[in-house]
Amino acid sequence: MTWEPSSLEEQRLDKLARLQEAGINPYPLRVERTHTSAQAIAAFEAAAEGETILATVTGRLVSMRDMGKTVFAHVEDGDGRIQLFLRRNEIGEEPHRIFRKLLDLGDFVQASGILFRTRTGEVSLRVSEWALLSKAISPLPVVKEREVDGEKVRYSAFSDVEERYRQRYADLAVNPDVRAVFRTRTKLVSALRRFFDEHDFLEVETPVLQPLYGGAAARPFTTHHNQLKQDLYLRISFELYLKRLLVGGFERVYEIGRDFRNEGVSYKHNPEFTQLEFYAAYWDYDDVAEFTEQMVAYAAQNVLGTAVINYQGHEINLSPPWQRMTLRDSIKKFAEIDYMDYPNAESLSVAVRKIGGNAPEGASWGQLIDGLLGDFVEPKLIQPTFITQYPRDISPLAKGIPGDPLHVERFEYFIAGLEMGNAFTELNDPIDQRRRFEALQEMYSKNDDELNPIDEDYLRAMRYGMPPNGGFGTGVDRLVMLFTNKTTIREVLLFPHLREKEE
RNA sequence: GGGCCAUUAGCUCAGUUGGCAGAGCAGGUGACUUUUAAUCACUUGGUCGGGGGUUCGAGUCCCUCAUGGCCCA
Repeated sequence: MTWEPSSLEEQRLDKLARLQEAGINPYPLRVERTHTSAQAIAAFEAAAEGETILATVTGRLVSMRDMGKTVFAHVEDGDGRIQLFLRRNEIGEEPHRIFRKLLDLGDFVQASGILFRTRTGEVSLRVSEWALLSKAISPLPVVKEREVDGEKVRYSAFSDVEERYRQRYADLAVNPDVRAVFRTRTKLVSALRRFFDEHDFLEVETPVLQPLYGGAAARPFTTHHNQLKQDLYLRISFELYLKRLLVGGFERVYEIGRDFRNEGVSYKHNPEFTQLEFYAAYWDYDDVAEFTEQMVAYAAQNVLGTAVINYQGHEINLSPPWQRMTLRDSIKKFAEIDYMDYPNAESLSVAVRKIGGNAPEGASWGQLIDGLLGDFVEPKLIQPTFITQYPRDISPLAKGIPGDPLHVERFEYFIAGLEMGNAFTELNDPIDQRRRFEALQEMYSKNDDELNPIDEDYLRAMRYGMPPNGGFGTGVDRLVMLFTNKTTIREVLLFPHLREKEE
């Protein structure tokens, strides 16, 4: 993709040349700033009547109203906007002419002067000197809004979804609400960290490049180390490494980082996404559930100032305690079928098809039940809900329920009809763990897509003794969607993955 | 993977039965010394997503490819 200047860009290149002819460096090295826009306005508001306040502000030119001998313009910085007011007889003919004729929306400028209030009441900077900080060659999309009865009315916009994602820099530059989404995202992640830190968890970093992958049922990305002549995988979960750390003597660990899954892309899946996992020695899955509901409510309180959020028209109360229901009861309730009446995959798949559910060829008993959960239960779980006690055959890392050979101590939690996270009382019996891995290999042998290699090193770690523990994983992106009222993961990823476009 | 929809100026969008490609904003020129969607006058700007076909004639109909969106798997 090589750049061919458009006619608008040609005009700006011409202005660039004229600026240089006038002795102006369009990309200077040094900048002066005494106030951000918000600081300048606050300083003026706080000043005594008649007090003179000098300020130098910097930012991007976002509007210009040229009235001939007077020019009004707004500059936007990281804190907001402030209006500049330039009069020809105050700044001189040449600086006034150049500002009007050779600057464009999108340029970064520095402006100095005294603060005052215009006739319409807006705190503004009466510019005595200005400097160009960076000339913009390509025009940003123009966004104009006006407040009408407190509502923002848009007169033009940059709203094409594809272009917004492909040129996120432009999206961010012109759409302040998009910037707000990502501020919320960052606040959420810090709130989560704070919560873990306050509860004596140790934040750790484990390998992204792994010789074996595991901890989830997903296809990995493969890569290669040239010097070592070794194939490596990008991690699909953190689980097996974090639990090795419990063997090592850390009692509570967590990691927030990137997972990679080589699977379909959808409104809730991106090939790379941010995962949060934690493991706590001596906890079981009930302890984990209590901690989870506290964690989410804490994050909402800290980030949004309330635990009652509005998502797509639903009022959702994140305050503990959340509803708890076994998987079996939830399927009885929403799919009106008791899977315990169908003890094997053959009979269950017939029953699932009869009620219009999905029963792919070769699906195991547990996978069929998981399908029922996804099709019939998940969309109904608007208020936060723990679904507990999962089939053993799809939960190879969880401890069994005493006296129940078919289920394990596992929960998933759901909010707004979305699966948000997954947790278990973690299996710490190395003999049983080996059998589970082997059973899994058996089950997936027809369909090697999701075949997990047996991680012998993990089993060795477990043989040294792993404390009983509870573990948890959640998709941070989905929490961000919930907190920002967005329906697609792409709206909460700065640079979502898009297919390459030929140009 | 399948179905439906979309792709027209820098941005947001119209475009009738197949008959001269349009508007608003942005841009340019001019007027205007307190405007804020500034206003007023004039004005530039197009590979109608790419390729192929039907037709006297295609933005419009057909095929195909690309990208995106929604729904389904």
